[in-house]
Amino acid sequence: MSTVFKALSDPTRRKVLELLRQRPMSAGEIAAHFDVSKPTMSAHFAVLREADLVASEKQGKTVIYQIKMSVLEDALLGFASMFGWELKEGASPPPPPADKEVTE
Amino acid sequence: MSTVFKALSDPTRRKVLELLRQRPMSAGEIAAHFDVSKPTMSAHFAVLREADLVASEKQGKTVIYQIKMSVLEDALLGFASMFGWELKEGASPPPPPADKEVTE
DNA sequence: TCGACGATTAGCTAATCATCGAAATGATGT
DNA sequence: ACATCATTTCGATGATTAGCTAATCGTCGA
Repeated sequence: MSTVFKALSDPTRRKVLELLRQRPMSAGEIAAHFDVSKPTMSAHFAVLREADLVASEKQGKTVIYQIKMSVLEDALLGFASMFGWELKEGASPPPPPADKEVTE
Repeated sequence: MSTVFKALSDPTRRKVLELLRQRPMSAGEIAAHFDVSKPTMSAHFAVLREADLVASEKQGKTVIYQIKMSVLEDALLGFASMFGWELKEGASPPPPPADKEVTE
């Protein structure tokens, strides 16, 4: 749980997850959305992998990342339930996220 | 939002919030639940204050901390809504939390 | 005023983090 | 075999973090 929140404490990583909500993407495709070096992105991926928030699969020379929604949901739910909240499926289907800024 | 998740990424701080869910408490009363020095606890409080997750009020020589549920809720909700989730009032009223371990 | 008490600040160490450029790895195509 | 491309690993740097002890601040009661 700590590792999940730690992963979520960085705006770049939150936006990576937001991107992966649309569909699985290669490391390079994700990296193209950010203005940091590839090693830095790779490190962010490692943190997300460590938190088990993403799965990675090597396909030829690219690596495809995929979000693990259930892990994210369980962590959020596990914490929210401590405070008497439940996590409900939202009324609106997740809007196709246009390229957006992340809240600092 | 980053500051909130950062604050939540530490088990001690999560447990502090869990304690404060019962009722407002003094710094010392909270600290009594943990096996770290008071200065360390004070630093944790500072992080929680920085994230605006708690309010502090000086009463005589003690400082009373109070959780700011709405801030916690807004942060959680704000993030969850990116993934098509809503935060619902739980069916079960927050159980009087016995002294419990925090998930690492 | 003095001493005790609750809490924070100061000052330090060790560990972790985000970031980079350069180099290594691994797969593909010529 | 070789060049190329995608990604990760290595090594370094500066910033931040959690933790401690010792010192300080503010308040209360004797």
